[in-house]
Amino acid sequence: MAEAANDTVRLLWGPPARPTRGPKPALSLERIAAAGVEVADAEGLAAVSMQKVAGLLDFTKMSLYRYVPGKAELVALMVESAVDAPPDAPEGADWREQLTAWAHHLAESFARHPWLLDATVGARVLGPRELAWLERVVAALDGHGLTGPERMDAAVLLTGHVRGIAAQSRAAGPAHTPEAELLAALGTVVQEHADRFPAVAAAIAEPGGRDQALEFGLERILDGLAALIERRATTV
Amino acid sequence: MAEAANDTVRLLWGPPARPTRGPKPALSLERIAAAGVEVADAEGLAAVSMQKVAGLLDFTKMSLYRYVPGKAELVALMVESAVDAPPDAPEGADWREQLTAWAHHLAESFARHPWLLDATVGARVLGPRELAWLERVVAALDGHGLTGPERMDAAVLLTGHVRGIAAQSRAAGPAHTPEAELLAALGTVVQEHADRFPAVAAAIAEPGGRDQALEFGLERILDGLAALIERRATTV
DNA sequence: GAAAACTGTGTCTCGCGGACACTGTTCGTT
DNA sequence: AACGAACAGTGTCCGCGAGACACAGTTTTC
Repeated sequence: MAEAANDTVRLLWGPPARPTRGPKPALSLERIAAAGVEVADAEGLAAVSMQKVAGLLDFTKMSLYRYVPGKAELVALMVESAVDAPPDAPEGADWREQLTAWAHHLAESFARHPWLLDATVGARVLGPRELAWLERVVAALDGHGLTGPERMDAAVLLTGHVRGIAAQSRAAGPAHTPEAELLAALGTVVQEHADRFPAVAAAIAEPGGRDQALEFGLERILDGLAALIERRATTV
Repeated sequence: MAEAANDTVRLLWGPPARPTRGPKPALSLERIAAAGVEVADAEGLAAVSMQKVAGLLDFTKMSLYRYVPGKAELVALMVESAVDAPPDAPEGADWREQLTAWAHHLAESFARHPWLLDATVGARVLGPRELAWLERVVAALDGHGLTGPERMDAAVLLTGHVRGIAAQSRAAGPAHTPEAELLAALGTVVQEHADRFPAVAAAIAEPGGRDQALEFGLERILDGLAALIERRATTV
């Protein structure tokens, strides 16, 4: 498993590894990753198999193993390929504006590639792109009196929120999708058992502009961070 | 798929469905779910297969299908079986104390059954236990000037944070586990590329009591909610 | 030119989820 | 008391998945 970690690190971070003797490789990591992304975008991460990805490139399954040690590494490459480079921090923006823009951009990435939610659960090696997103958050919070671990914790907090929102809006999805069915089924269940779950039933029944969830949580988090920053500034 | 949703709802919410004619069932949903949980606790969710669960009960794989329509439903039952009932709200506790206790209890559930993280991604039907956790949050925020959707958003925010923390602490895991290897590999990578990720490198290098991440994010969220509640109280 | 190194392929194994037909058991009906 | 319907558990089968391995063809280096 330590081997697997090293393999992944080499694939994501290593040099292109050029000089070789045999026949020229007909494929490339980029093309393979792109094909995987194509499958995942169209049919979800579960539909990504070596066979399907190879088929899309008009190769056999086993030829992919000349480029990629296994499926886990393929998925890691797909993630790096699908994640956009993080937006540059606007020059004059304060930390709060930077983090707001950051969160919205990240949410857009998840919306464009919903399978990223499934592909980024659990412990894994971060690629350069993913790490760049983390870097932006930590950098935005530099110099405001937070300790290093606190800045990292804040990044985890923000990432977790965007993920949660992405999961929720994927579930809500376009109407008539299987996912929307599930959500509807849940609504029915809650209403049928309103006596056992009065608070949820009441909250659901109450009308109100939806799709504010990202903004709502983000504002709460940023308010909380602002309070901490202010406290640190005055007590130092 | 709508069928599948209904099946799951019936399994999780439906009555025990007793009166029958043929031979007595030798198994029960409870025993099956417990066996699944046992496998998942020991070897992870990926190791849960019909074969293994059935073998643990000294039955054949196919006999499980008499009780459970498919693997997805088995996992849903496992989740409901593994999730504790949410703690009762202490009588005199204000919303902030309630939510703090709630978050810690939920984090303990994730720590006890790390595979819950994998089992609760994506759209799915919530069971009674899971819904009860949601109910506690929404109920704790009742009567503080928040709209229904806002209370739901707050619940999503808190849940997302606890999930994020659980994922992180699972990755940190006990030393010498494969997961810990990955984390170590990431640290190495960051140091090697410190020029491209200076903020992260600095934040990691800086010492500081770890394992405060849950508390840190929770305090920020609750501070943010408190600010909103206060604002609502004064402007009404 | 020959050998070494490499690419892509075909074949094989194993484990998985699930369909289906079958035997055996139990209960409601007559 | 006997019969048939409804149900429980089993064995066999299929398709699909990841991956191991041996092989044939191609390119480079000596």
